Amino acid sequence: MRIQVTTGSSIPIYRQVVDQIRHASATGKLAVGAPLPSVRVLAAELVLNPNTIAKAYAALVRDGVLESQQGRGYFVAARREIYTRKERQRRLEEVMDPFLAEALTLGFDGEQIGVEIRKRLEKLAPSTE
Amino acid sequence: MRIQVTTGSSIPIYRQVVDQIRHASATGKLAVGAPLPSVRVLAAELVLNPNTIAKAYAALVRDGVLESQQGRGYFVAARREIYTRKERQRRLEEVMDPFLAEALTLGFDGEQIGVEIRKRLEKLAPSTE
Amino acid sequence: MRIQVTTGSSIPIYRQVVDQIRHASATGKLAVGAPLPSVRVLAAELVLNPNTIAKAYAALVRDGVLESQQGRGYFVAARREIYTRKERQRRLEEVMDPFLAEALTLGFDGEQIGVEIRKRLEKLAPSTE
Amino acid sequence: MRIQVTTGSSIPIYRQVVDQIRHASATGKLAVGAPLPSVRVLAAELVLNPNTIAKAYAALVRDGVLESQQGRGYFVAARREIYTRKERQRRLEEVMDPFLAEALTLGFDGEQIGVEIRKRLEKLAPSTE
DNA sequence: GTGGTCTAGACCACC
DNA sequence: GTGGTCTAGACCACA
Repeated sequence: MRIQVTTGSSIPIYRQVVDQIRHASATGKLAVGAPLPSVRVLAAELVLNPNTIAKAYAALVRDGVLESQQGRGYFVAARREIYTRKERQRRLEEVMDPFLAEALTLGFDGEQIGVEIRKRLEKLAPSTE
Repeated sequence: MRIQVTTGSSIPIYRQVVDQIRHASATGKLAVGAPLPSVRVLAAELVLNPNTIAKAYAALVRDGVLESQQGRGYFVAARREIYTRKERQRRLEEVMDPFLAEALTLGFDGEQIGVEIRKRLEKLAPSTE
Repeated sequence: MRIQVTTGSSIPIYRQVVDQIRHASATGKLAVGAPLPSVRVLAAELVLNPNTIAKAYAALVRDGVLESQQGRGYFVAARREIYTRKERQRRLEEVMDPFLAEALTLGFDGEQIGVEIRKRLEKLAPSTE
Repeated sequence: MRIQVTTGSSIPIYRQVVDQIRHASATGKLAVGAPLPSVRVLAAELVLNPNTIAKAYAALVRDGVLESQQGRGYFVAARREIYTRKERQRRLEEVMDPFLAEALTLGFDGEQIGVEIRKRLEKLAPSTE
């Protein structure tokens, strides 16, 4: 998989990395057990500090998306239910509100937002949906 | 209009204020030309630092949502289309991707995300949708 | 509360901080909503790099023990069920195995380990147990 | 004795080997003077790098669990009390605190922790306890 | 070679 | 003042 970051964005670089890997994992682009580029390699490729990549990978480990194996590397973890229903709802709302505020400000209404989301998901995972 | 802020949230207070005013303006709850509470009054009402309100108002002025009239206060600006269609699309995707990455990782699918968004929007603006 | 770290230990410093705050929170020594020392203050107090404290606090936030409020500081979060039953079991076993291996090597048997744990818990939270 | 390692675990492979041999020695499953499989044989059996086994054996020799006899192999050493009562206690607490912090945060109380430990020990060594 | 921890120091956002 | 991100560079543990 190719990871791309834009340095000027308001979204922190490590979050961009996290989001892309999450996406690839959630949509099956990254299969369970698949190895990820090493911290140093990915850092060199994206011209970033290794610590930034390490932070992104660590965040993915704590959310159960990746597993680390000392001295071997990072791998895609088996998908499992980590959070309770309530906690999942809570976390969804936490990220939904800023998103909706921005979307509404841009002039999209509920209907259009739904359409855009469906389009985006199809584009990213044509085989899955 | 009533503005509400929750201090414990991950969303900065000034952003909460900005988002709610934007939303009210976008949905017509705040008519063009309507006056807003003064910085001091709103700060006192919400028990916040006046600087926080001032910052929110300044951000709204910068984005063309409000206008300030020296010595009189802040007013809802005439709604203008600031962004091109393409730019709006780009901005939407920029905030949509992190949101989708989180939602998918939490185990929600496109269908469920749509449902949750509709629920949330109804809760925020029951009369508008 | 007083936090103490020993620099020579095999347990990483940031983990020592995490463990002590977790403990204090779980046993009620740190009440819900209570503020924690700021990253810089605690770092200065313990003669550590602020990043190390920040890492510890960030770990506690992601596990729902603390909440951060931009520009204000860190606070003890309301206790809530974050993980599913299965995930809790999984995480418990993950930390239990190394502990048991060490305890058995030291010559303690199951009975004695139970006794020691009870003693330790009473010592740390006499009012709760 | 049969040694088993799981490569995906958070516990380093060499530690898994160390822990299992320690445990077998502590519980008498491995009698004093009993020979261990050679580094190469065990490495082949477990499909591991011989360095990993060598490291485990070296750690066990350093801790007095095994003895190496040049050209003959490794043997279970006579059990000696290496640590004073106080030192054992100190070492136990050092590993107990992180374990307890995690368990308490996960919502387990002293009673439940005891139960889980007993369950785990029975699973590991059903005949011994 | 891999990941994990820690330091020092910079710059930004928020209150 | 607070937290959040990023860089540069060091040292250690593991395979």
